[in-house]
Amino acid sequence: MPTYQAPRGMRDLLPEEAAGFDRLLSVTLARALRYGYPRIVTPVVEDREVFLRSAGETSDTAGKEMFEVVLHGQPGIALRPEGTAPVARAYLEHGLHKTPQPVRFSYWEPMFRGQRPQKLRWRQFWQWGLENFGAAEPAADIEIIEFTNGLLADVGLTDVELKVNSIGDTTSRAKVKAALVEYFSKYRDELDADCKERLEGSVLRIFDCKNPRDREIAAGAPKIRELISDEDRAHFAAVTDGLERLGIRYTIDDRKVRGFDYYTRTVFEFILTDPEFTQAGDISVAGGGRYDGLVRTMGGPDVAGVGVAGGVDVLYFALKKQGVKIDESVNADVYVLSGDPDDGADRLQLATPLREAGFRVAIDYSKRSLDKQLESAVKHGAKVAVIRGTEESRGGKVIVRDLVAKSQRVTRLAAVVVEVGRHVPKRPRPRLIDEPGAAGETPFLSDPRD
RNA sequence: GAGGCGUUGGUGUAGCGGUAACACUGGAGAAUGUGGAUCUCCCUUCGAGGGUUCAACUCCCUCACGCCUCCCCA
Repeated sequence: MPTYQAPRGMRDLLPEEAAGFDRLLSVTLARALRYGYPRIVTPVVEDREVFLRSAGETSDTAGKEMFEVVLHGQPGIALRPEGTAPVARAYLEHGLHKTPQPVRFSYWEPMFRGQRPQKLRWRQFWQWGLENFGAAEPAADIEIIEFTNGLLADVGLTDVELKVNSIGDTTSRAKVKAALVEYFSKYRDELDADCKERLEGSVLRIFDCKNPRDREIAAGAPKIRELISDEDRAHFAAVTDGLERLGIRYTIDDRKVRGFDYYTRTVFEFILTDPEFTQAGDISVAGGGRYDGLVRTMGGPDVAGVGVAGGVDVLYFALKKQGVKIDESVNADVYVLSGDPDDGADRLQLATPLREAGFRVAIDYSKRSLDKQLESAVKHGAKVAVIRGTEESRGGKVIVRDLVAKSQRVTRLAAVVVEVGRHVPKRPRPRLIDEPGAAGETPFLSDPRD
């Protein structure tokens, strides 16, 4: 047993899992781009005030779980616990509120929390997210939700349901909170200690209390949607209408609130429905909402905003649980072997054109018997062995052996790429720039009628 | 952050106050010199450190890590 362990709440993504994450990353960010949400990358740490300020009244609790960093004895910065505040900070810092609105971003980053770990709750975890600044229209809310719905469907997550609610704009929320404080104050002595505290801070979150008596009390509370303004209700109606138009199934959850004060109006969550996940309360795989007051809270102008964030680890786990197949193949498809124990450089030379052609090629560096090398190639998951240094492979020839079909063929060196290509796929080869003439770059044909 | 339960080779497990067992996996070698078969052997001192004891993996303490309930959940 190694003496060193990963820090508490953190873990390694071994190659297969990392490959799975990469798949999800590609799918997510490509979709984001299709929706017009380019990726933004912000630092892994921020001034802690960025998070405390955006957190609003719940800052004491948010601060408690913050993963703070001390550099050269100086505190003041924290590993980011979420993605929205840093993106808002970047939006302001770069004056993007002065550029054409709305401004849209996507992100995919590790996040950190100083909480005690539990299953699916690590101190370092990954989140993808979308942020949209400058659009107050309900269509932006709908787009964000539709994106998420489409993404989850795209990756194959079916055991999930969408819950939406509206908690009113900044003005309405003062009334909402006042009404709720008034209601819950009547039961002050019956609420358990934890929930009593919420009376002072974020009243809305009393709806999240687990204590049975608290839930009874909460059930009798005034409905949030009856307390918000007509404008709020109209906005929410537009959102739900839009969801219906798009054929997105949802349920309205009157008690759905979010943990953060900066949310306004629309809030939503995509919740896992598999019984395994619902035992200890809802586990959401993505959630978000509107945060019209956030940018101003952070010292900027009054800019509307709406966004979503999703837990990658939760999504990955849920997909596995559901039996969704993710291509996590990391093995070399081709293995280069040799019967000549001292031809290391020749093996490399043989591998190079195959690698350039796009095959995944690994080399057996050893002097072991061909027998052992073949066995090793199979154990490494290779589908094809390219063998040199044997009787048959003299005079510029090699053997290309299909390890699955257990058949082989002696090939000229010049034809080895073609022969290997008959058995294993070439992998897409990323480039710094797309090939010219690719679809989308072809100019419109001129039309004489124009 | 609170309470609880755990931590035995790569994985999953057994075990007991006297110096560790099983399955699979893995490594080396043998023999075939184009393969996952067979044979032999190997990889563990039981999370880390300390204590009690003639003697601890087995008892106690501390720490680390994991899981559960709670808190929290951006």
